[in-house]
Amino acid sequence: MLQLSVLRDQTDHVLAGLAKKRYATGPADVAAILDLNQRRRQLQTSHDSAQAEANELARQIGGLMKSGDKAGAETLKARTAELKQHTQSAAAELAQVEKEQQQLLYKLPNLPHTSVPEGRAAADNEIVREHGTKPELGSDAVPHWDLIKKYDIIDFELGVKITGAGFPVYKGQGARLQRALINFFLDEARAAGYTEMQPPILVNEASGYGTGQLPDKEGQMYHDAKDDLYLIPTAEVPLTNIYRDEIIPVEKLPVRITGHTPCFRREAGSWGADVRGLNRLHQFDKVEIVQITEPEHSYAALDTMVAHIEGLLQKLELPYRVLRLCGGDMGFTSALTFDLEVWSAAQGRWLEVSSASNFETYQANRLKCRYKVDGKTQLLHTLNGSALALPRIVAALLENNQTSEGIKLPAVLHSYCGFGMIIEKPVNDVLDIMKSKNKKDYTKYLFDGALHNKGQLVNAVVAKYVYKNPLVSIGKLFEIFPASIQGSWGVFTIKEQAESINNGITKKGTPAKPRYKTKPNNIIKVGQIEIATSDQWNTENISAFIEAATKVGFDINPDSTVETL
RNA sequence: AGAGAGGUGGCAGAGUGGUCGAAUGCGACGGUUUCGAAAACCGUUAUACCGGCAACGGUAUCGGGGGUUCGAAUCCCCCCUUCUCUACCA
Repeated sequence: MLQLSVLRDQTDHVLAGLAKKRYATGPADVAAILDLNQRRRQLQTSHDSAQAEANELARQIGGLMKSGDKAGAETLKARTAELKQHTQSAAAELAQVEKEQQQLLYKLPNLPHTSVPEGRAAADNEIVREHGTKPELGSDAVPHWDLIKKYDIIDFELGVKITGAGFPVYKGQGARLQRALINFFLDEARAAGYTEMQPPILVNEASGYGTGQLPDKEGQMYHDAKDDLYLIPTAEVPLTNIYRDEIIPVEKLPVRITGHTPCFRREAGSWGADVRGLNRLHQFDKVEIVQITEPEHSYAALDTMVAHIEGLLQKLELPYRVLRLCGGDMGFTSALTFDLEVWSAAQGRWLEVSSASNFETYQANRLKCRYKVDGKTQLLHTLNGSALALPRIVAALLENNQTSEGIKLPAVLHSYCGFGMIIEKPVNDVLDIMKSKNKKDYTKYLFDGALHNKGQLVNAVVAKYVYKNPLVSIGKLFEIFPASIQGSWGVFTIKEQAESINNGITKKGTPAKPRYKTKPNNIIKVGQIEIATSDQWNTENISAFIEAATKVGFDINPDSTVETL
């Protein structure tokens, strides 16, 4: 909300700013507000002086009552009644005028910063810089809405069943990628000095007004009428409202906070080709960074926020560009906004993944978020930025990194995900096969193909995903496989176990079935561990296993050497 | 969800119809004193709006809203919220 003092003292500046923002009814609205304001002040002056007189009379009446002069008191009461009538009508009119003034003030958008370019729409935005090279994809490259089906990681149909369109279900590696990104973003924000918060995702009406979603953009939020609460469209709302009605001690500035929340947007209408797949959703996840600073530091803070977001995109190895939004394309409450867009190679278009804005005092004025300087209370500046919104990041990661073997994730995510590549065969399927009685299926699956690639992949996947061992050495792989599975597979087993089986007794003490017996001479040493294998395994294909696992992004212990004993 | 008790200035805590924006204590800030500090003493110590160049004056605010009254922190009604017990639940 613009400050009345600014409207009064810098009317021309305000009108110019509103024009730049393409706010059509600026002159009329401002004139109306100033009129109302003048009327309001008259009314208050009149009301206050009447009230002052009434207060004084009340005091006198009190004195007269005490001294027992009832008649005197009654005389004064007559005047009091007149005054009361006057103050009441003045107060009623004052409330009405105030309300009208307030409604008009709420309608006015923030004024743009001087650096904001003129323009009407997205095409007029200024491209500040571009970073990274767009990947060259093969002719068989497909957009993410096909990839998520191929790898079975995000399911829109399931979401429709449970909720409705725009509420996808993230599955398996898809769900884990989401969780990994959230953790990565939060860790990076913390490292950059932001304190992590977990705010509510339902907010009350006052919070909606505080950050400017209400009263104008009511339709964009989901509303629970029963409790009069709104589902947040962004963490900006609860995070910034933490500081509503606060006078922040200057030594606590700047405030830097971050939080991950789901975000909900009704986004009525506008469904089409540009909003397929993950491009626009009703529910999505986002990590937000918020700063509250002294006015003189806010633009420097905005720069650090943009730099922080760029750092994330660089670590994710995504090509991006930074836009300075033009007056007509900016948000209602913003004074300066940088959008960050990521190149989504298969769609061949830029996707907005972040928006970082300085709201100057616009939100602070609504929030009554202030600090004291030289004994005077002053409005602070609020800023926020997405760091980052997940769905379009996921879309770009999927599209840009697609290969015939799977989707190669950037190195920074490997430890967060627990895997380096999204592959076609879901882990759970492998597990199901392993657990099933149908060992033929598994064996077939495992040893299909010339170099046993699929089976090798499966083993690596099982070790990495199922047993959650991030540093998988081939020796470790054998160590961490439960004996029951090893035995059932008839694939490999640790030497001593093989020996006990060959002696006719399993480790559990139950008699071993003869068909699982391993030839005692088929012992291979991997690293420090001696492994008894079945016939299918030898130094050659275990080495191939290591190679394959490495290829799909596992950190294989380089010390793993394979030798036959 | 039911029953009971609360919500007062930065904090603690008085105040149950009349100069109460609010005692007192603590904290914080300024000063006196001191070589310096401590102690002691003196003073200051909310927010918003209106009028005024300013000094200053006025109005409102004791969880929020409404009511009674010449006058409300104090009485009445509604709502929010905290605590205790019961019920239920992750």
